[in-house]
Amino acid sequence: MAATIKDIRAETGLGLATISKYLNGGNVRNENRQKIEEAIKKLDYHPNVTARSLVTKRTRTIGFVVNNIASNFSGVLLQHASAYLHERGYGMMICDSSLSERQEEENIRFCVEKQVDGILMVSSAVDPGFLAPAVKAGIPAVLLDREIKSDAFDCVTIDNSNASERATDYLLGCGHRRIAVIHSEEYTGNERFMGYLASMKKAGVSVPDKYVCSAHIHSTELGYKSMMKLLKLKDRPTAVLTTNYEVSLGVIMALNEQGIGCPEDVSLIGFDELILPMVMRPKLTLVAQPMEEIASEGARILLKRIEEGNSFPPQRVSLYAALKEGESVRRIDVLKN
Amino acid sequence: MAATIKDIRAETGLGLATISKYLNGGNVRNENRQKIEEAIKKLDYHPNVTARSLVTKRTRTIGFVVNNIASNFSGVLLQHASAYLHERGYGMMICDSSLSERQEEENIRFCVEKQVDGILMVSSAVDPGFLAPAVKAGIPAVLLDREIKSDAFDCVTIDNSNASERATDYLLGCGHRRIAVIHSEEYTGNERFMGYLASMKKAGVSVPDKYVCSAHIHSTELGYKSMMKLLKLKDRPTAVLTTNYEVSLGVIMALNEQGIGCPEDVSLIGFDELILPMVMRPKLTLVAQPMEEIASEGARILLKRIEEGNSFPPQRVSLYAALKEGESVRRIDVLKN
DNA sequence: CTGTTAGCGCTTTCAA
DNA sequence: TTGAAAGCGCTAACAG
Repeated sequence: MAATIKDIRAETGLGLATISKYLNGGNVRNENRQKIEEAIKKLDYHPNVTARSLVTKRTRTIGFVVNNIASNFSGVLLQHASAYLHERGYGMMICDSSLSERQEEENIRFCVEKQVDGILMVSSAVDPGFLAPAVKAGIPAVLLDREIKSDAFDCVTIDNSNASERATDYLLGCGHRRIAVIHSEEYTGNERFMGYLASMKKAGVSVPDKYVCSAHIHSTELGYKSMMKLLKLKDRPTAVLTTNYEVSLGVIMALNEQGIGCPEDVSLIGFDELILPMVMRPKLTLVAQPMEEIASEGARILLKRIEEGNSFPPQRVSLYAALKEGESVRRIDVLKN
Repeated sequence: MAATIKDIRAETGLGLATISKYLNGGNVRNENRQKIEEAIKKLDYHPNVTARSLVTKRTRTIGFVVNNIASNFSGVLLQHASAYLHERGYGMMICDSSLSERQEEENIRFCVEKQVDGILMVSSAVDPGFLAPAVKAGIPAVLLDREIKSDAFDCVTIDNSNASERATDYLLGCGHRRIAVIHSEEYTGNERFMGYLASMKKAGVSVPDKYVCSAHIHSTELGYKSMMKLLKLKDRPTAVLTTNYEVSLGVIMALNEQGIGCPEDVSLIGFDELILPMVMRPKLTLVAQPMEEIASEGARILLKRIEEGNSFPPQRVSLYAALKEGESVRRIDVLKN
C-alpha cells in the first residue's frame, strides 16, 4: 500500500493539517519542514491526487477535444499545448472527434463526465450548442484555430479572412486571374473564403461558380475531388487557393495522379507550414499559422479562466499569419492573359 | 451545485447503498429502479468520478506516453487507441516525450503521479529502467511499436527484422546491389537494421560501412543528413532503405533539394503507410504497419492486464506488416551492374 | 504556526 | 433486496 498523509503523521508526530499545509506550500516551522521532508523521502510518499481532487474540486486535467487527431496539424498543436500544460502540473485528456460533429458533442460530454477543469477545443461545428454540457457544468472552454458562432467563449485564431485575402492578392499580383478556391463551410473555411472573395472583388476579377469548390468539412477527399473537377474544366484555373492543410494534400494527390505540373500548369497556395510543404517539390507557398503561439496562448487563457472565472470578458485573440513564398506559384504575364 | 447521491436519496427515500448498487449495475427491485431513474433525470445527476475513484482506486484513465506526438505516425496510433478506450469508458492522458529520453522518464512519473490505471507507450529508450516508477506503483504498461530490452512487459509490434529483410530482398530482386540503410539505435531501428543485414548476407552482397547511416534516434534530420552524405559518395548507392517514417521524409527533402530523381537516380523503400507517401510523387514503396491493429491490440491487452493482473504471462504480439509496392524503386539490369 | 475535526461523494461490508 | 455505517485520503475551517 502506498503511504498516506497519516503515515507521515505517525512518522513525524505532527498534525495532519500541518503536513497538508506543507504539501500545499504553506508556512511551516523549519524544524517541522525537515521532519516532513525526511518522512516523505523515507516512506516514498506521493499525495493521492484523487483524494485531493475530491476536496478541492479540481482535477488538474484539461480536455483537448480535436476535430481530427490523425492530422499533422492537430499533432503539432497538441505538442505545444501539452508542453505548456504539463509544465504547470496539468494533464491533458485527449478526445478525437474524427471529423464527426456527433462525436464532437459526445466528447464534450465525456470531458464533463470526467470532470476536467477546462476544455481546449478545435471544433468542426459552428453552432455553439454542443458546448452546452460544459457550460452547464461550469467548465470553461477555449477554442483554438476555429471559431464558432458565439462570442461568449474565449478563442485564439489567426485573422483568417485577412490572411486569405493577402494570399489571393499575391496570386493576383503574380498575374493570375483564373483563381479557384477550395474551402469548407466550417467557420475557418468560410472566413478564408470571404477573404478570397474580398480580394477578387477588390481587383475587379469575377468569380465564376465553377471556380468555387466547397464541402461541409475540410478533408483530403475534398481537396482531391475538387481538384479533379477543376482539371476537367475547359478554362481551367491557373491558380488554386486551398484553405486548409488536408485539402492541400488532396489537391497534390490529384495533380500528381493526373501528371499536372505545379507551378507550370497550375499554381497553388495553401495553409499551414507543416512537414508536407517542406518535403514536397516544389516547396509550397503558404500561409503559416503560428502553431506554438495558438496553442500556448489558448492554454494560458484557459488556465486564467479556470483561476479567475468570469471576472474578465471573453478573450478573442487573433494572431498574425505570414505568407511564406515557396515555388508553387508561377508568375504569368498579365497582358497575355 | 451538482446533484449527489444524497439528493437522489432525498428524492427517492431509498438508502445510499441501493442507489449505488443501481449505478453499478446491481440488482434492484423494479419499482425502486424506476424511482431512481426518475430522480436521476429530474436532478440531472452525474456520478462524481473522483469520489468513485477514491474508493475503487481506479481512475479509468490510461496514460499514453509517446516519443513524438508531432509525428503523423503517433497521431494515427493515438486515433485508434483513443477510439478503443473511449468506447470502454476510459479516458486517455497524453504525454509527449519530444524525442527526449529524459522527458520520457518524466512522463512515466507524471502518469504515476496522476494515478492512471495503465500506460500505453511508444518509447525511444531501450533500457526498461524508465518504467521503474510505474512498476513500483503497480501500474501496468504496454509497449506499442517499439520494444525495450525486457521481456517483463506486454508489447505489440510488427516483426521488424523480418519485414525489413523482405524489403531488402525486394530491392535485391529488382537488381540493386549498392543498397544503403539509414536506421536508429532504438530497438525498432536496430531490428530493422538486422533484417537488412540478414538479407544482404543471404544474397552474398557485402555492406560497406559507408552505406550504413545511423543515429541514436529516428528523426527527419537523420534522414536528411544521411542522404546528403550518401549522395556525396563516388559510388553512391542505387537504393536506400529507411527504417522509419520521419527518416523517409528527411531523405526525400534531401533528394528534392539536390534535384536527385527517384527512382531514376536513387530508389527508396520506407516504413509506414501514412498520408505523405500517398501524396508524394512517386508513390513510395513501403512496409505498411497495421496501425489500427497495433493500437487496439495494445489497448486490449492493457485493459485485460488491468483487470486480471499478472494472472497471465507477458504478451508479446508480433503482427505482420506487408510490403506495398509504389513507384519509388527502379528495376535495374543486374548484368549491367 | 499547529492540531482537531468535519466533511468531499462515493462504495462496501454487514446485518436485517 | 435493502440500509446504516465506516471509511477512501485529503483539505479547510476553527480554535488554540
